[in-house]
Amino acid sequence: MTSAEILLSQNIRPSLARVLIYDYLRKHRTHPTVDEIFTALSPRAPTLSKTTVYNTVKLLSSKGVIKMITIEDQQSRFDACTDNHGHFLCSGCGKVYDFDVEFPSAKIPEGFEVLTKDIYFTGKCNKCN
Amino acid sequence: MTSAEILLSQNIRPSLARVLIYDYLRKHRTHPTVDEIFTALSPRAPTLSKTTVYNTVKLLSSKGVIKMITIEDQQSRFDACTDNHGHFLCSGCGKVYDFDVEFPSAKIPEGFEVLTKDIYFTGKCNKCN
DNA sequence: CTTTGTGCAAATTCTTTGCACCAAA
DNA sequence: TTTGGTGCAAAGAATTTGCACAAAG
Repeated sequence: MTSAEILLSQNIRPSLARVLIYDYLRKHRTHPTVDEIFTALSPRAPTLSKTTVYNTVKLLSSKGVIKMITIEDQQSRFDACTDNHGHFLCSGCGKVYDFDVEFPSAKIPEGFEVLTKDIYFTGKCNKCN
Repeated sequence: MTSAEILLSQNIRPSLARVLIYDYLRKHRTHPTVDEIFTALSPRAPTLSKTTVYNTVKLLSSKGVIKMITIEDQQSRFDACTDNHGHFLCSGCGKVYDFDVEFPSAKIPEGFEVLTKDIYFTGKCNKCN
């Protein structure tokens, strides 16, 4: 499926900027920040603004098309892969790695509704260790 | 154990401000933000500054005495309980609840060293549902 | 005395908002 | 021709930094 088709299927109008940003996230599984997305796409799309990147990632994550990663305190990262998997932040190089993990079924109190689940590990990656 | 004793055992000098802040976190398991800690303690400690709260939570979490919670994108929260447990953020009222959960053992690649683990759920609590 | 902690104000960084213009249905 | 998208500049909020003073060993 193309990025435009996926957006359409979620009732998101596939504007040029949205497809560009979503496409970038699908092809670059580096969990980029808004700034990294903006910097990467700027050369190809000189009129793109950081506001549009903010607008777009906010829209896409509210629709569940992408996932916001808050593993760091300073800035948010984004991931086009919404399947359940863990995120590992290396405190040495700052890279965020994916890892496979079985999401535990916790005994949440009666009346609570769980909508999102995240598993975050931090430590040192093989290059920084 | 008193808060001062715990701080001392981790080679942290138990200054008045540090004990006050750590004590507050131990007694209030509400996962407060820096601002909430500062506002709560200000009446009792009129000379306390927000900078000192920032300095202290940074120091204590770097030493592993408290845990930083980055479940929200806007601001960090802090928890004096460092035992493994999950955090649930209600998108309705903004409250962060603790819950029991067995932390899964993920197959992290060779050479990776895991130092911290966090499990974050979001959704609606029983009052907001 | 010498190191460490505190606190004010300013600076920095990330994110949001207001508003005008542009593009698409 | 009306709604929705984009982008600039300004505002806002959380956090950090520089520096001077205070306190503790």
